[in-house]
Amino acid sequence: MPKRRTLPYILLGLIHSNQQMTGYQMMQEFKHEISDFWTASHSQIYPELQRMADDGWIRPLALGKKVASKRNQTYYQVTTTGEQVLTEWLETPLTANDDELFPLKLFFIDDQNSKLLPPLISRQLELSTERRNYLRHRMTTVFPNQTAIQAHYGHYLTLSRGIERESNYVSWLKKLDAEMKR
Amino acid sequence: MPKRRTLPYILLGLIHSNQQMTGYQMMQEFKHEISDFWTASHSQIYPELQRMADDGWIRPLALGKKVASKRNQTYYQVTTTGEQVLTEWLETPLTANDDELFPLKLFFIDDQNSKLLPPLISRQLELSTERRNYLRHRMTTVFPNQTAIQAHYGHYLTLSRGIERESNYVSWLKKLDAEMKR
DNA sequence: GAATACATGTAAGGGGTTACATGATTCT
DNA sequence: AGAATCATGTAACCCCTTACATGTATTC
Repeated sequence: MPKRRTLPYILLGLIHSNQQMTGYQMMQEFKHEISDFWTASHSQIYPELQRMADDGWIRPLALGKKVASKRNQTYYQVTTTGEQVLTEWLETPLTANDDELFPLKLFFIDDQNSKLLPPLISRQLELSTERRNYLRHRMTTVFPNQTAIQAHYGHYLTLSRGIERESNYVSWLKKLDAEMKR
Repeated sequence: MPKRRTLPYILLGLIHSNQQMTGYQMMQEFKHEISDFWTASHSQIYPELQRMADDGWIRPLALGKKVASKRNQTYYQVTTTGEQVLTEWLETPLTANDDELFPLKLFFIDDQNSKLLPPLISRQLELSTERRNYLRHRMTTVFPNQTAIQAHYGHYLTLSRGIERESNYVSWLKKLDAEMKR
């Protein structure tokens, strides 16, 4: 479910990871790599870029003063203010309502040795573990016996799947968390 | 990402599974069981129920002609029209853009022997397999060597996680699909 | 020369959240 | 008696999608 004001941070992260980008290029990213966790159309991206430029997070480049190309494309670069804003966002700890931001934030940490990586992962591990435990608890209370399962079989399956999914997530995060500490 | 006109089907499914429900009770459901795949606030639910009643999908009940209780609560029941609409929705095959509806539809199939169950599961298995294969392909093209991984380590991790997640989903669906055919 | 992709901009409308509002019931 | 919960309704606002719109560059 889309959270408020997430798009500008994604655009910031994209530009930062690629040094400089046009709105069109960002639009392409949403079709490939980011599509798993977020989508955005060009009609959303262009106004947002304007706003971010007004706020001083990014700066439009003149493309070598428009000598080499007549294209009406605008490249953007992240300003120092923008870098601070991005880092602050990445540093903000995830909460239980927030945790769908995990893959998004992870996506924008390019350096394997970044100090942002270990806390991000261990926090998500905490949240996923909590969630898995909660789902397990729900299972015992909502479906205490075979009769309950037969009365709402589809519900039972979705809960089973939830536990399976979250367990798999916890395993993956644990492995990664251990690797980080090495 | 919220698709158009999904809430009314969820409400329809909820009322149908529980025979009769009030808006308040539906609101509670969104806090517990359904929260994994969908959320809705009361300010969204009540107007939607009005509209569904206008469309003849559901029917308000007078609560035994309001003798036993002075509570200003309204119970709703699914009409025959509503049942048809719900079944049609459940029967509509999932597409690649649609497939987040899978757990939702699954949730509302109460009967283990429902004819709706096998096609729903086998279709989702198809879609998840496609998705897993696509992600694997992306991995080989985007990260052909160790250098590429080091340049965008976070991106590499999200893609790894995507493959892991989807593989786990495929395994779960395969097992269930096999059980269905027994 | 025509079609497709590149590249950006804006307007209308839908769905959802937050906040404002009101009254009844139950619990302590 | 006061607080918390039950129970519903409505208005403002935000984000996003779909559609309308325009012009350039590349490809066949």
